[in-house]
Amino acid sequence: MGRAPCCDKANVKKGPWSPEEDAKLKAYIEKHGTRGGNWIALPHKIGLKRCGKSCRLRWLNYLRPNIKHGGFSEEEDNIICNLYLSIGSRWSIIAAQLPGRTDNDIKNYWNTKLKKKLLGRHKQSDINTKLSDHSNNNNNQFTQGLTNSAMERLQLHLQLQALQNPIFSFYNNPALWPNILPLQQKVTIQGASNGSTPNIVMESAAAATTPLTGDTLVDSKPVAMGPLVSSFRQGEVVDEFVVVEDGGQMAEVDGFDGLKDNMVWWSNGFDAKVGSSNCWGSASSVVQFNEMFKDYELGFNM
DNA sequence: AAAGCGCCCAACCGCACGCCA
DNA sequence: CTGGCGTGCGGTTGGGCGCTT
Repeated sequence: MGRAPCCDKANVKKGPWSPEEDAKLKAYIEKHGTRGGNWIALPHKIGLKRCGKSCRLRWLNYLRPNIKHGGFSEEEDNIICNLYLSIGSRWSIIAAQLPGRTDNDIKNYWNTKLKKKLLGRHKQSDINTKLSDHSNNNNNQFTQGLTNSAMERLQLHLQLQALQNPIFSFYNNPALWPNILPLQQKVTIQGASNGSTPNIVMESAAAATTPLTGDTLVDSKPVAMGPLVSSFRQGEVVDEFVVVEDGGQMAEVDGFDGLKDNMVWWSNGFDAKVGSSNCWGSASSVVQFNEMFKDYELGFNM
């Protein structure tokens, strides 16, 4: 026996919203607000033949103030790409870092444009072939058992790396492929347990050795790192991520400004400084690959 | 001109989670 | 503790539109 439907599907209107419906919904919410309300009951109150969930979606994605549509900037592209590679398709969290953007908008933008923009630079089949060949030739099972999502993100990492350093890239140099690091940034999630917007902090990896999953704070600096997490809860060390308490301070990196500062490697061409700070092929990163890929797989298969 | 095709994006669907009685 | 309910989220769908043939 399934769950009861949220509304009487036979008596609700579907499809595009009319201006009249928008006006009714907007007027009601502007007068009464959304806090403490009941989305399920709302359409009945204002005489709309719509599902409560549909009303909520319409408000959040189109009617609420300060919504931006289209025209994503280069900087927004960078943020979306980095966060997607770091935390995956957690669109609501990504949207929280982009004022005026909705998760739906970002999701659509990613699926229709941004992903193609990246993967389009090399033929996807070509990358698949190389990954597959490499895996077979080296008796290395790191690509086996990866989910499609994991493969996609792995491909995107290769793309990013190839863009950064086309000559020495892993993509162009299969001999280096076992040394792939999924992401050379630390990602910390702050806040959110009190209902506030979570604050994502990313730092370029600078540790001399690769921290291990589950490492904890040392001298108030988070050292755990890694791109993959299936879920996180405020106040926990989750997978490779450190999640600090509300009000926790990140040394010299605080919120969006820190995030932006560490985006340069994505948009700029390769140079020695960026190359080393992100260490796709640096000596310090060429350690513990097996562990990294175990984590990589684990994160996706959970 | 029109049929076919692919892309885009608004909206829907179903599941998971949290709250509360 | 448990079950019902509302909410939030991510994946998917399908209609509209523009481009190509």
